[in-house]
Amino acid sequence: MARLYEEKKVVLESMTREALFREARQLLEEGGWKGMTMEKLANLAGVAKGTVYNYFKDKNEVIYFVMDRTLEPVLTYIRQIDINAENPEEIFTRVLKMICEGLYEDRFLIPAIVRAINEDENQTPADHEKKSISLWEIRRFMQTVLQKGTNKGQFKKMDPQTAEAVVHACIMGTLRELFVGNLDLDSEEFTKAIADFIYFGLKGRQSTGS
Amino acid sequence: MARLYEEKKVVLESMTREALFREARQLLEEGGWKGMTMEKLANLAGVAKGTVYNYFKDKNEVIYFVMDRTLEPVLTYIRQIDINAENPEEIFTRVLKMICEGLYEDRFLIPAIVRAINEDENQTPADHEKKSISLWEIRRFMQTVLQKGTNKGQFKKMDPQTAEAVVHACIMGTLRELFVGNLDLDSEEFTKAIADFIYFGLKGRQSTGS
Amino acid sequence: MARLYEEKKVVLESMTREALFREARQLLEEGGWKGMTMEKLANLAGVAKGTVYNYFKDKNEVIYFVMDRTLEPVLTYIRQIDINAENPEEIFTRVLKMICEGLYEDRFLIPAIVRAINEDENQTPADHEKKSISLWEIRRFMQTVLQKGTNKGQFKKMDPQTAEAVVHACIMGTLRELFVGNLDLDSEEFTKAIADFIYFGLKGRQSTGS
Amino acid sequence: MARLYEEKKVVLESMTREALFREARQLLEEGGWKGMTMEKLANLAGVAKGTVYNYFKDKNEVIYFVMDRTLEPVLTYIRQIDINAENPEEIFTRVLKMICEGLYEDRFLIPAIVRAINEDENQTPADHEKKSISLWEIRRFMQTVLQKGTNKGQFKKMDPQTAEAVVHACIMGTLRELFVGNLDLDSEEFTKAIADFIYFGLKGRQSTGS
DNA sequence: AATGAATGAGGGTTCATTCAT
DNA sequence: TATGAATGAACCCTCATTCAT
Repeated sequence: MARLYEEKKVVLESMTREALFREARQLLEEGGWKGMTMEKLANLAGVAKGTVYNYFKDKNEVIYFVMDRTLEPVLTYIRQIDINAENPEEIFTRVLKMICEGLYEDRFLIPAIVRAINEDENQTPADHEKKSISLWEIRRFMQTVLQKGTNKGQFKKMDPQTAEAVVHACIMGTLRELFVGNLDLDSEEFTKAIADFIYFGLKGRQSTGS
Repeated sequence: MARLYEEKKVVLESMTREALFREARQLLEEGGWKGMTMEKLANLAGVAKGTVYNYFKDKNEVIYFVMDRTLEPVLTYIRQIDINAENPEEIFTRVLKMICEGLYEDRFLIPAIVRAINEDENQTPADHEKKSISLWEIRRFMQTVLQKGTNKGQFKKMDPQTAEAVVHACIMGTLRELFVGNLDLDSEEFTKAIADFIYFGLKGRQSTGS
Repeated sequence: MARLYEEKKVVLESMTREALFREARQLLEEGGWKGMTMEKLANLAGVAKGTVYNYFKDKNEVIYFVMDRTLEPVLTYIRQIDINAENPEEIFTRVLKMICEGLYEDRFLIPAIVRAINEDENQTPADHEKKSISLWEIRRFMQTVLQKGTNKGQFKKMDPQTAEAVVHACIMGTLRELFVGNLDLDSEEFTKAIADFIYFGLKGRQSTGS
Repeated sequence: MARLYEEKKVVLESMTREALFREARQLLEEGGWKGMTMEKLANLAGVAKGTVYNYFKDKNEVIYFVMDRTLEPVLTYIRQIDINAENPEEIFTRVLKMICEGLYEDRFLIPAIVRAINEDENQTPADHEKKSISLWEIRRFMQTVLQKGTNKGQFKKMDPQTAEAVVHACIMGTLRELFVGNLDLDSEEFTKAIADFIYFGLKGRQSTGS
């Protein structure tokens, strides 16, 4: 009865949300935090300004939504990994590869998001964690993997938190270099360069391919 | 005749510029890009708002000035190095150490500056180069050193531009992790962690100390 | 047949209206005109926003409804008074007491309502009369009582309309002083102070108690 | 030298401030708090929106400024009274008359201001005191006068704070009745009605004229 | 060179009301 | 009658920049 109506409604809502996501992404890629104004977003998504606020509490929530959506595939991936059963180094390699490839696709988006998060006044990690669960779940996962790998002697002795932070810095920063045009690599080259560096640094032997 | 007047003028100007630098730095550290408004800057420096525009074309130029000033010691240092006479790896090690230690002192300033640069609409490296000469001179220097070291077989085979970008990403990103509080290292720990990672990555042997 | 349905409907409607009254009152007390938003009201009353508009033409009507409901006891009381049979002064005293005591209970509500009425664009009394019948019926009643009392020589010669207005001003204004915290009296003190003042002013002899 | 320039500047500033005051007053009279928008104010005063914010921190400050300006004559008047040398009752009578006459002129403004103050979130008297010094200085003055008069037996025994509050309520409330059109008195009638009531209430003997 | 009042585009956000279902 | 997503006008406020003096 009202069933069809309900279904339609859900579809419509989802369409609006999707449109908002799509356009927010686009605007963030193009102009970063300042480039995405709620007005532009509404216009591009074809809704009134007020409607945006029916979907997102405020501008920050838009950003966090875009980020979570973007990280979703990685999140889904790591969630199905049995961290105790598998080899930490192998997990690390696979996830790293996935992250690099995924983020490469979004290389114009990520720096904008990072910047946007920075502009948020609530600067403490705890606050971020509340708002962008995905990012922190992924990072904690990587820390755990590094920890386990270190315990098994697969990685050199290093505080896993520091290690993860440096790895994270490496990936995000290099992404940013691509973004601003200081570097020009394709997805494969990027992934390989990151892996090479992360495993062996400047001096260690070359990794044996992607 | 007007000699003394000229001298006075130079001194006064220099004092104003210095005051502006000092306060801009302070404001950037405290509140980032958004925290530094031209009004606050003028008030703290003890001049009128309009006067700031006699010293800097716009807000961006203030940022670039702060950055250049901050990087000045490193710049001075590398300028006196004879890149052809000395051992590339040794140079790299020394400069890396200096950079790490210097930036650690400014760890609250750097992210603000990076953000500020990002907000500039002219995103091409060419534009940056025009505006923040120091940063690019340093980076180009490091590239050259890496190139030379690679040629000598001191570093593994890797495109020096990519290598430098990754190294840069590593340093700046880890700095940012310190800034946002995800990481808590003192200057020495930071410098060592960076060096360890940059030279040998996650798997290579530990470096033999700071 | 449809009788039961009709009855049910009436009951349900009345329940909704009651819930809306209750929550509107609460919201007005807590946050005044601005504190009561149609959304909050709907949520608290457990209906959809649009439903509120089935019960009330607009926000103003909600306010008027709350006011009328609040004044209902006084209205009921005065309606059963035979203004021609009883002593005007005695009536006045009794009703004044009732009003003071009643309004004291609602001292956090009344200022909000007064403000709300003020914000209505239709400022003429005629309009108010249409919307809040209770208030004007009470005020007209008081005017008549004062008129009769004045005719009997119980009150000093004074235009009854003016007299009533001043009395009204006195009560409502003092209530407001309680509300904003400039004054701190309990119900009895308030009632007595008002009566004392209204009967004898600053100089006349003290009234002989509540 | 720059003297003339300075003078001109002062004049111009004062002209802008004056224009802002005039138009703010007008807008408040016409439409109350909500009727006065910063945009309308700027347009009417012939300046840019931002300029208003060079003169007033925010909308509230505009209101407080208008209020203080409006109360200035009364304030000036009471400040030159030697409260210890003169007869309290006479002082009270004179000041009351002045207040009534002054406020009568502003009868369209006062309710708007009162409302505006109410809408301010900082509801405590202490906060008001900080912001609208005039009002509270006047009210404290009246309290003191009432206190002294009561001590001398000129007024009946009553807590001076309560007494002042009731008097205040009476004046402001009756003003409001004029404002909304429930009452129609000229200045003299208003002043006399208030005095009559305040001194002798409904029952006491009539005062002997203005 | 120094001043600082004026500018005004632009931003984020709110919320009473409408209307298709 | 109930729903609640959509609306969009309105609002307050910020701040980099200009320019007459």
